[in-house]
Amino acid sequence: MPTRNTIKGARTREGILRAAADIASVDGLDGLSIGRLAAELGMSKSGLFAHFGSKESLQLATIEEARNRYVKEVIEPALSTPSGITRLYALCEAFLSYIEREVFPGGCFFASAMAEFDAKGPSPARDRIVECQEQWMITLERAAEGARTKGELRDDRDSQQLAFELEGALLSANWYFHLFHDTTNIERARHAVRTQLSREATPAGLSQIEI
Amino acid sequence: MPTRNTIKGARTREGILRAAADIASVDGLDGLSIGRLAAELGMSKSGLFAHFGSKESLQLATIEEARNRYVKEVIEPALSTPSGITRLYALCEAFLSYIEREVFPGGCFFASAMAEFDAKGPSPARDRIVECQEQWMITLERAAEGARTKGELRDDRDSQQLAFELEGALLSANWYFHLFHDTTNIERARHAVRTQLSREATPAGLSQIEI
DNA sequence: CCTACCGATCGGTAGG
DNA sequence: CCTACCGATCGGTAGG
Repeated sequence: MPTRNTIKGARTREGILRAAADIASVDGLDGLSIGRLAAELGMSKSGLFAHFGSKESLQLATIEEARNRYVKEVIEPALSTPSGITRLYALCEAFLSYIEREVFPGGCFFASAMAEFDAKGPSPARDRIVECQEQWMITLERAAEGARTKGELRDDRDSQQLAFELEGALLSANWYFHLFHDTTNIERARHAVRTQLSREATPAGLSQIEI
Repeated sequence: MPTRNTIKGARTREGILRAAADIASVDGLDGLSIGRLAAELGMSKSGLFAHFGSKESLQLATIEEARNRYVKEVIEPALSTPSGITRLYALCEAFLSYIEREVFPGGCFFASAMAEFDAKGPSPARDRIVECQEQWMITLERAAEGARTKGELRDDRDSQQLAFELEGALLSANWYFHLFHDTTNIERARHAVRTQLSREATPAGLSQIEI
């Protein structure tokens, strides 16, 4: 039974995690310090700490908060479109829109986290980030595979290769948009996605994209 | 006049910076701590500190060390090839080889640094990283432009767009190679570079690549 | 290049 | 959720 106190506690926790995910997208999950996070929220360090019990557990909870935001802002809108090349295109567009709208102030949370933990030793946080990134790549690959089954993408190409190349453009848009403070890079990625998809599309697929 | 002591000092400094660049490629330039670096080299923290005077100056010197390594391992080998599509291809191949050979243990130093400082506020270190990354993109663009002038790349395409798309594949190779511990991602980038170049190449350009 | 420090901040704990 | 702590580590300094 949720009492008034547990409800209030859950709300506080949500607020903490929203701020934590925002900070981590800029300064990294290791750069996220409990003291600074508490100060930003106007609460005591140990009061905040009590919600999680360890920094590692705070990091893991922050990853889940970021994942929920990513699912809501990128995956769900795209998965509401019909499967096929339309959906593959929608996934790419949803990602670029999510970068443009600055859903996280530091750019894509998972791009930042991936880069940060890329070469580091194994840890629960790293494992979870690898899982999330793998799932996103699988989402792109499945969308490509769906388009191929529907005859909208040519049969002589590889879905994993296509997903890799699309993801390259999306990630570059994320990095260069923030590094150079220049939205041109998002347009370059849009252009890359469109030419890549139209090159691999069948005539049936092409008619789906160019409405 | 270099005395025995200044020579020895310079050598120590070089050793410090080599270790610093290696560590920073894994843990980031902010994750690089003076104490840990000193411990790794078996010297005192303040002895090491005396070489630089501040952490910021150590970070800037580390960036220059990394840049020298990058120029030696990626740029110079590629710029020794004849200008044109051959050189553009050589730049991409040199980058992928540099990732494969693990010139930095944490993957491309500048990819890591770019990701780390991407959304952070302005600082001398960030400025220098932006400059280096911009120079690399210009190197790719110039090579593409050179190939176009020589009639090896089609005239109806954009060199900046091509550089952006090639760089997307190269960066993805860097991230996914380390994140998933899987060399397949380097092969995917190789494949992407080759198909991209052959698609934009003229017949004259094509004969240069497929020797 | 060293020893011996400094104040600030880190993650985490005791006790309420 | 708080105050009041803990040992460890941070960047940096004094003095040699």
